[in-house]
Amino acid sequence: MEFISTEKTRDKLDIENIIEDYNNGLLKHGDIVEVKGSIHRLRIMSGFAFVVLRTPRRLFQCVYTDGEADFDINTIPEEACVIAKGKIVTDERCALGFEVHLTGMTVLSQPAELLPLVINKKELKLGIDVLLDNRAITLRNPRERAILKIADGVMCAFRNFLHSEGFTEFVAPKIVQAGAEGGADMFELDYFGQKAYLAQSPQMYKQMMVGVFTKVFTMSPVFRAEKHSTSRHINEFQGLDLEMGFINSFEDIMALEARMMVYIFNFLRTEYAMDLAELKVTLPEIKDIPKIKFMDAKNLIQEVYKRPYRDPNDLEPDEEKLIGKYFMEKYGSPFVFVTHYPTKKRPFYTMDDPENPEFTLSFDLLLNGTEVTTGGQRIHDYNEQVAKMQSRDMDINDFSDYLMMHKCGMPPHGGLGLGLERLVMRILNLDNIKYATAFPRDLNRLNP
RNA sequence: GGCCCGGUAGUUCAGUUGGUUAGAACGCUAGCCUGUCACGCUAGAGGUCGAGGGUUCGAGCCCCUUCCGGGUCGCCA
Repeated sequence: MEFISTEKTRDKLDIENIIEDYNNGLLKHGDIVEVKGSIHRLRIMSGFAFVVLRTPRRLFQCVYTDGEADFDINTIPEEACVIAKGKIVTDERCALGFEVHLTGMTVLSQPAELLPLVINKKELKLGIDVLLDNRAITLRNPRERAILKIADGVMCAFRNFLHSEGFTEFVAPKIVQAGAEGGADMFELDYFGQKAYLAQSPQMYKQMMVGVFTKVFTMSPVFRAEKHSTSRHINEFQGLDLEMGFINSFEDIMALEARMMVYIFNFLRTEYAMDLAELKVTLPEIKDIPKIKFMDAKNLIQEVYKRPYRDPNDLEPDEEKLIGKYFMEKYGSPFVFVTHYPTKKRPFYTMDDPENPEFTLSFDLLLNGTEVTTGGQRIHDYNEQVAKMQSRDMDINDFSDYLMMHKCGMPPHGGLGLGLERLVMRILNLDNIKYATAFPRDLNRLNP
C-alpha cells in the first residue's frame, strides 16, 4: 500500500531554510544549493548578470557568470518560475553575507507574453485603477505585497490575542434575512425565491454567541451597499468583531482593546519587521490610551482650534483629524478613545448612559485621526430592549430571532468591531483603503 | 448622489495665447558595459490626444453631450 506521509519534511529549496542553515554553519562557502522562486529582475552586464529571485518574503540576488553555468541567461525571461542551482559564496557586499553563484537553472514555467506593466521596480508608479485592474501581477511587487502581509499579521495577532484571553472564535452567516442595523444599505439577493441579503454585520450572531461562550469573536466579510466614494470606504470589507459577557462596564471592552492594540503592534514589530522595513514604517510604542467624552471632544476642538461645529450629533472627518492631532501633540498617543456618543447616532441595541440617556455607553477608537473601531455596551434586559425599539417605531415582531436571547437571559455584555483594511491603512499611513485591500469592491469595481 | 479636479505612447506625466512633423521618463527592440541592486551608455520602434458633436482657415487646447477616474461631503469600519 502506498501512503501519504504525515512526517514534516524540511524544504531544502526554501531560501529561508538556506539562510537559517548558513547562519547556523550547516551550509558554508562552496556548498551547492538549490533555491526556488520567480525571476524578479535580470540585470545583464557584460559577461555576467545579476539574477534577482523573488521568494515568498524577500528578494534574493544570485550571480550568473558566462561560462560558469550550463544555461544561457538570455533565454530566461523575467517572471519565469525556476529552481536555481549554484554555489554559496561568502561576500561582504551582500546584505545576507553570502550569495549564490549560478551553475544551473530548472525552468518550471515561463510567462506566455511580456508583462503589460513594470512590477519589478522599487515603487509602482501606477494610477490606482491600473494598479487594481492588474492585481494578479501588481501584488507581486514587494511593496504591494508587504501591505497585504501586514493585513495578514493583523488578522493573526487579533486571533492569537483573543484566544490567549479565553475567547472562542465562531462563524457567522453571510446570507441573512434582515439586517441588524436596518435594511436600507444591504445588497439584496434571491434565495430560492425569497428575498435575502448579504450580511452587513455579524452583530446579532456575536451577541447570541455571548450567551453560549461569554467571550467570542469572528472575522467575517461584511457588505455595505452604501454608495459612498471616499478614500476610506469599500463595499466589502473584513470585519474583526468581538463580544464579551459579564462585563462591569463598557470600559472593560476599551481596556481589552487597548491591550489588544499593544499586542498587535508588538506582534507586527517582531514577526513582520521585514515587511515594515520594506514599507519604511516604524510603529509607535503604544502605552495607555487617552479617553475623552464625545461632548468634551466637541468642545475641545472648538476651544483649541477655534472651529465651531455644525453637527452636534457626530464627529466630522476633519474633527476626527483634529482630535487625533491634539492627543498626539499633547500626550504622544496615536490612539484616542472617544466615548459617550449621542443616542440618536447609535443603533437600537446600544445601552444608554444611565446618568444621561441622551448619550450612550459606547466608544470609537481613533488611530491617527480616523475611526478604526466602534464599540460599546449592549442592552441585555429584554424589557429595556423592547422599550428602546418601540421608542424608535420598530416592530418587535420583525426581531423575534434577535430578541429571543434577551427574553431567555443574557449577561451584561458589549463588544466592538474593527475594519481590517481601515486599520492597516492607518497603521501604514496609506492614502487610500484600496491599497490595503487585495481585491477591493467599490461603486464601480467588481473585477478582478 | 452633491461639489471640485482630471482623462495625451504599454505605464507615469509635460504640452505656453488655438498655428509646421504632439514630447520626456520608465518599459520594449538592437548594440555596448565584469559588482549592479530604480545599474549605466548609444540607437530605434511605439499616438484614433476617453467617446460623440460643435465653433474656427486651423482644435490635445475653446463650447456642448456622454463615459470613466481622482479628491471631498453625507454615512460608516
